[in-house]
Amino acid sequence: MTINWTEIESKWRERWSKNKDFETDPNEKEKKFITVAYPYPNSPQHIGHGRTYTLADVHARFYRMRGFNVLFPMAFHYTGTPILGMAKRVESNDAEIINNLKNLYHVPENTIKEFIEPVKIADYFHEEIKTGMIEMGYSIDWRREFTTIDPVYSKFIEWQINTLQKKNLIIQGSHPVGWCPKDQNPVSQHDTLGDVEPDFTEYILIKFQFEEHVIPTATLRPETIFGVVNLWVNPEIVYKKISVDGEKWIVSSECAYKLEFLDKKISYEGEIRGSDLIGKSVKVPNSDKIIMILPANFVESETGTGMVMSVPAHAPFDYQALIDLRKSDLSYDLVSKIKEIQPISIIETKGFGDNPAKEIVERFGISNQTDPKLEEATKEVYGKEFYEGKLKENTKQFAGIKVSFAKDRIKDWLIEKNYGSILLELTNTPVKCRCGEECVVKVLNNQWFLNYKDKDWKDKAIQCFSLMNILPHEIRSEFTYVIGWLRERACARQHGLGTKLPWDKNWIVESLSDSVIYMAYYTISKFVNDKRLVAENLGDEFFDYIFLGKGDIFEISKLTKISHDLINEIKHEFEYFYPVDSRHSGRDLVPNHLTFFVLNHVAIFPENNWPREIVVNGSVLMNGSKMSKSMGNIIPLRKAIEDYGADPIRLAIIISAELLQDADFNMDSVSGLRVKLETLLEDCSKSKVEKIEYLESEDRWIKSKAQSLVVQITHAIEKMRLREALHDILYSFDSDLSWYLKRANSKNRKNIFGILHEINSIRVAMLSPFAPHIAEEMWEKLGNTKMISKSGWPDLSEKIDSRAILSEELLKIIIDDVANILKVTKITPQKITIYTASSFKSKTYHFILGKIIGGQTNMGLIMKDLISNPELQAIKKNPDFVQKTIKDILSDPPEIRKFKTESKEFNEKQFLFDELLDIGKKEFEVPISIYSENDTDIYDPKGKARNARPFKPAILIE
RNA sequence: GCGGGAGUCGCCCAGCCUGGCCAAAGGCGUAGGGCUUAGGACCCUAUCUCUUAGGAGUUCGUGGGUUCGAAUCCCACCUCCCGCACCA
Repeated sequence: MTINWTEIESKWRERWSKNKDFETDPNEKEKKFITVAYPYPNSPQHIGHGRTYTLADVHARFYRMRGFNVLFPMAFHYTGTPILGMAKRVESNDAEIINNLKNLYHVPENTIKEFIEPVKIADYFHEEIKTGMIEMGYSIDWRREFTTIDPVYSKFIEWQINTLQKKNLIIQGSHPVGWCPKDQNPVSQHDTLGDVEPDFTEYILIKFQFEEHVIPTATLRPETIFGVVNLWVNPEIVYKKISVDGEKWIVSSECAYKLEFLDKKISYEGEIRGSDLIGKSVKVPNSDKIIMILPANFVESETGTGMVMSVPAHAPFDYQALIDLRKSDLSYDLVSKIKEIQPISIIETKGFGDNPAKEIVERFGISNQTDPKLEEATKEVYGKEFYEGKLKENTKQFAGIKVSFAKDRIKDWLIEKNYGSILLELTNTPVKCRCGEECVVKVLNNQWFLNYKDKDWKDKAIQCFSLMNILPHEIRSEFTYVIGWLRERACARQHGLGTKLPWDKNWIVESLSDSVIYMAYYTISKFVNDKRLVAENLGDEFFDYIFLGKGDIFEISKLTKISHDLINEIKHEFEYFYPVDSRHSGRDLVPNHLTFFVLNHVAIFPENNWPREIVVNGSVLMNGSKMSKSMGNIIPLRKAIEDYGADPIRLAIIISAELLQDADFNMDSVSGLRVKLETLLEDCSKSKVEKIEYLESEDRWIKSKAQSLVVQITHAIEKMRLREALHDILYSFDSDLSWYLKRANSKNRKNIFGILHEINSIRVAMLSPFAPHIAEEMWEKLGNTKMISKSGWPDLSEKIDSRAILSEELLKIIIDDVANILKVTKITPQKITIYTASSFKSKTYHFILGKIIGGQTNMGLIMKDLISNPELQAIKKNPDFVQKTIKDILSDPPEIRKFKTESKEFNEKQFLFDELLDIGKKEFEVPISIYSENDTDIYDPKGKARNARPFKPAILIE
């Protein structure tokens, strides 16, 4: 059967929308508030974006069916810089972005022209994404939609920021950023050519005194100041004499330029050639030691200060350069002085002697300072010394400290004594701004921060996490860790869309700070959208009253010119839906958004409104590899829906991986699932309501099986183990049904449609949150008039018929065993005889079962107990039976053991007599006879009967 | 380095939390059969080794340990992946 997916899906979407099925208002029912991180509309959504939303939608639909009043809203995050960057690129007619917009995103050309205005970009993709969400069948209450630049939202953010400010959680300070000197703007990944993130590192400058000048050398290893024996300059470089905050320094011109951005006062006062410095002496800080300046060509003017201190005991470059110099053509006088220079060893490391640099240079077979292997040698020495090394006695107050700890202490000491300073430098140079200018590191000294390092704040967040449900639980420790290392975080920036800082209009609230408590805003956006609430007159008092219950309603009504009734209605809306019951997001947001979400909630809201749950999912791979523009493997969601239908895509996304795992998406599985759904739809069309008078064994069995699946699937969804749940719905039902049909067919039954209808109804109901459109269609085919998405979840309380489960298991075992014997022996059967165990064995079996359930599994002890029971002691003649029975029982799952205890009176022979003959005949096409092993008329030519055990009859095949 | 995750029968990937339905689900691939004019799709069967009686042996990164019993719990080690900030 081929079906028209587009038609079916739009049919049901229209009905949902017409009936306003997902528009949720407060009522008398228990609520669930489920939210997902809203999208940033700078591109159409692809399959990868669909994952988080689909998971959340299934979650929402599940709880709706279970009788909760579920609010599942959506909004759009306009705030942020990437869109700004895009607009700039469109304006400058950047070929790459125009091409992407046109050919990858299929934006009409006239629209692209408008994209020089950032809001137009956001507006366009906003609609695009929203349409995709509707097409995916997400059960969203669209009445609450908003964007983060809406005027009322800005008022809300001002309230948030003011509230944090009042609690002294916002501080001002200096902060380094990547910076474009031409645009006078911070740069991030979106602002650079090639989309590189500016990456910088902190060098420690150590100040050596040279006449009236300071020569600063840059290092990552400040501890080596105790082992310095000379300085290196590059004789080719012309150095600058500059004044830095009143001090006279000599540095390379590149360094001087970098210093200009580091919050220092710089003026230029002259030049000096590197060659002129050679042979000159400088004084080592905190010491009377005088050392020489020597030439080395590995010194680069663009790195650090263009001056390097030499620590030949621990730095392979320095060691090698000294060796090279001894053989050089410098003056005899100088060379002889150089020969006197001895490395000073300051770090003790297991596996290294007194001069690690020498050892490693020799081991690597390095012959001069231009050898590229020196890089690797340096890395190895540094790595080992940093993590395993300890400082020696000659490091004075730092002696005995591990290098990894000493580094920061020495840095602080150097700066405090003015022996040192800090230089920030890009490590992945050159980083070019989109305007073409080369970027630098700039220290901003009036930046606003959220003070996430505040101990009390952290403690509160930790407490909130401990009360929260975190799914999957593996991710919990990651949150704990993030809270641990979190420090101040910049919460404002100088350009982009967004809300201005209330007290400093030069700054805009940063996009990771204006998106942390907006879930509360969903409870009022409804009133904004129906025009009952406007930005005018809204101030902090209003939000204080609605969200925190602070203030006086008369006062607020007067200030805002809003009626008491409306204020109370809005307040009730918030109080009904808050707190957030479940927050869904991708795992990339764990170290930032999700953690900030908790931090901001605990800072602003009282404990009863703290979030209850976080659900984190992994990303989506396309055919095993990451989706990326350059790979060309991005599939736009709407295109995929058009080609395959929304439901198959939803299922493929869910079934391809457990929550936290990266989901490997491929179109083959989509088509496979589509066929599966089509088959199921066909089955539903065939089954009909039919009353059945008498339930046969297999009827009771399939009903019990279905019932236990309902329980299993429900629990799986509660834990968001959707893959597992979906798998059971699609496949476990199938294997049970195929056994059922086999049984029914062997009896030539014609009255199974009622049972099939019942089973399919349960199955379709549980499928509905996953594949909502086709499930409605199936539900209709099953003869229902109400919609499944509004109907109930299958009943969990129904009983499981343990006897039916056991007896069908017995049948399966016998058929398996016979097939097994036939396979091994390769005989063609003429006649099959089955022998069930004696009642004596059955009694013994239940005795042993009781022992095992009581925890006794030791064969010897069980045997002893058996022998001490006069009724059962005869079993000692058959220890083999006891042994095998113990093994049988141990290999049963606990549930089956329980069932077996419950059905002591189960008459195997009678059951097999009633049920095995038909199906056995059908399977093996020979007559089957059944005896109990102590029947007097037994036919047992090969003496097989004595091997019979309960639930494991003996078999004779001839 | 710090923190997290993972290593399973040709491949992908379940199972591990809660030890015993586990020689280990499902998908792909492969082989045989059915259907079909053919291809595709679909359906059935097989797919660690041995086995003329339902069994046995060896497997879940490596090496130990706990237990009557370990893919599952504990310890150590090896390998791979991800995050480490002002960016949504």
